[in-house]
Amino acid sequence: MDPGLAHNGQMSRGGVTRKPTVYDVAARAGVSIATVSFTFRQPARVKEPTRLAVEAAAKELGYIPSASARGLAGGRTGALGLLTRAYRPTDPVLGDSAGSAEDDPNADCRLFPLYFDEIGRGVEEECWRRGYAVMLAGATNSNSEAVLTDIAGRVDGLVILSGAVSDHELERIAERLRVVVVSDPDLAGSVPHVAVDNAGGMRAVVEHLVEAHRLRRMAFVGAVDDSDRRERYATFRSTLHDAGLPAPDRPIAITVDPRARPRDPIDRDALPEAFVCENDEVALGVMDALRDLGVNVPGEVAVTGFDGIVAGRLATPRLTTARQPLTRMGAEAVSLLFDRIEHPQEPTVARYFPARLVVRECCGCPAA
Amino acid sequence: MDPGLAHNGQMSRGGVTRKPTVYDVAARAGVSIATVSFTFRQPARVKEPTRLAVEAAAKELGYIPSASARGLAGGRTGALGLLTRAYRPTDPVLGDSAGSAEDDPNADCRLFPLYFDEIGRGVEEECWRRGYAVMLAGATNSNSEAVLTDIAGRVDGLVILSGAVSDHELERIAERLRVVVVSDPDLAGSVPHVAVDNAGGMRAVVEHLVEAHRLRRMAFVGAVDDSDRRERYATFRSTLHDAGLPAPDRPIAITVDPRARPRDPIDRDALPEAFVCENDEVALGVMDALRDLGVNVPGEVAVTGFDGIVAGRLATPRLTTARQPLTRMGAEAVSLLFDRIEHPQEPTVARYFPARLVVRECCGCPAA
DNA sequence: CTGAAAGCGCTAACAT
DNA sequence: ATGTTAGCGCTTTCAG
Repeated sequence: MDPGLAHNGQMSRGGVTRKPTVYDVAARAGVSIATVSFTFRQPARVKEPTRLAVEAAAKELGYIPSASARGLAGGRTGALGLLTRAYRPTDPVLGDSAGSAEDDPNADCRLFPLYFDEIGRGVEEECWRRGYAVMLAGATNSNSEAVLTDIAGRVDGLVILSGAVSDHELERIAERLRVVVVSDPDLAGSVPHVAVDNAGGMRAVVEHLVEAHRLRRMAFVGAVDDSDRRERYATFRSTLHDAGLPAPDRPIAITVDPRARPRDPIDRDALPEAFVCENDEVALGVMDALRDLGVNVPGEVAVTGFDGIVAGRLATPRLTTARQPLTRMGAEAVSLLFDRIEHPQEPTVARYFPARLVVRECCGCPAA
Repeated sequence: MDPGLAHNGQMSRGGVTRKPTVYDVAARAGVSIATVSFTFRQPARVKEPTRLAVEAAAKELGYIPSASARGLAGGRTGALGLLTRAYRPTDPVLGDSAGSAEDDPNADCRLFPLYFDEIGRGVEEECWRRGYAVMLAGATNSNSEAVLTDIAGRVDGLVILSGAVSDHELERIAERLRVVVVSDPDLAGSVPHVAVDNAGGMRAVVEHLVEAHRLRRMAFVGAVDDSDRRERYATFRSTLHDAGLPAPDRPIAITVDPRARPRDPIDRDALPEAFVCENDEVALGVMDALRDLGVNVPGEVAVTGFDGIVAGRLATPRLTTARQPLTRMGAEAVSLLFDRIEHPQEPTVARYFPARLVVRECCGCPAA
């Protein structure tokens, strides 16, 4: 056919510039579309002058290869996905209630960055290092299935942060797509994952409270509803037990608000010596509640967290916590994904990272 | 043909489960592939029982629509791109030298989140709200063109953060793809963008120094090499001039290291009364340098920044700065992009946001 | 309301 | 070393 109208009759027609394709580049360079493709994907297969001609033509035309076409033809997209839970509900029913955070530069730091933002950074860096693009999706409770399916169709592999989707959906998707989960040992054995040593971190926190501060009566604050939290709670109890100290029968319940405050009212007159919290967000909520009650931290009661998010460093007094190597964990998740892509038959793996005790003022230690 | 081997002879063959396609779903539901497509894209066009049958078949098969195929057929990808500069070079030649930051939880806060992380968050949230996926790409100096082309082929529109690519590359891509730039008024008029009111923010900072602290001799620290910085420097000078005060002939040069320290040596014996820095990162670098020299901030000299990143809030003393509404700016960039997608013929727009003075200890104000 | 069929732009055999 | 060609999985007229 007339090369000027090749394939879709664009460019030359009218004033409207349609996106140039391999056909246009091929026509312009006087070669076939295969040669154009080779020029970009396997330059070694093309003779120097031909390659230069194609590159020149592509440049002149402003040619941008279509990732959709490449993905379809090649069977892979060249992108990895990162599925997190959205910061706040985007459900139109719930609306956007936290819109004013921007007005208070300090308030913003409470919600961003959270631990999964730091994991995300590790994921991004490792993907870029390997020449992959990163596709981001954020799920809310109401749309997680649709979001999951959508992103699954866009990528060669998926890093899923714990809590973004239900275990059921997760297992379902894991059958169809290479997946690595960050921070949920619940599915250990069935889905590859990277996780933190919850037991080691929690033990370090409690032992610090016991040994450095001689604290004895401690309460655990948090929802014990997934394996990470269960592990932390269990270790909290066992560490206390090993030290010959009493452990409370049950944890103090919390709400699910990002700036969580304890749901069980705190009794001003029956305070423990320490509130050991499941994570930093909860700990910050507890500190708020205590401040409202006029309770001095760490004077009257110590507070500890878990994760090591930025907001804990920002709090007054600064939060003592067990820090996860979040960025490194994100990067490792990506590595695991690539291992799986290259060796699909290998058994499911898990990688654990240590949590490091970070001593700050909230436990009663002096300010640095 | 035999529907059992439809299209690519998968599923039924061997033990290997190939990805189910519309053909498989159609065969299973006893309908045509068009009906499968309609079921998901235009449910209203399909009779209830048919729709349910298709949905059931899809669920049983674990069908995941291929975004590549959809993109190719539909002419749009359903994803928006966000192009930033990578945190650290991923160039193999330069290597990865900052790898130990993870070991110091505080050091990490110096590099993350930076201002573009907060913009990114706004971009993500707005995209998700509109049902779009976000594609992330990070460019280094050495690979920006390849990264740009790659991501451009993957998305329907692109948010580009200032500094991620050269103006030349930017203009080139803007001809082929809907683009919105964040923070670079250099291309005002030719490319849609959102930016901050540099003049207003800088004036507020300098006037605070002049009026609240009676400071007179000030130095500006920063590389004056893009329009944002030029604006800030120009306003620094004009504000001083308007106040009848002397302005230095030239800014103090800095290095490009993320923890920038002034390249011009600071003269311990000829300090100005204030170092007004182009942004927070530079200001933190200056504070480090002053600490090394044994200079007290703000006792001997005041220091101010610009942007309002988290690390400035974390510094000791805490950094006085002009805060940009970064998250909101990111969201607005996405809105602009959608406006452009819906009304391609509209003229190029620009949106400016105010920068708010955030007074903290570095200027000499008492701690809150 | 549903089916048939024509591409979307590219890759990768297979030919030459 | 380069050209020809057959799909990749889906959307979307156009018929029926």
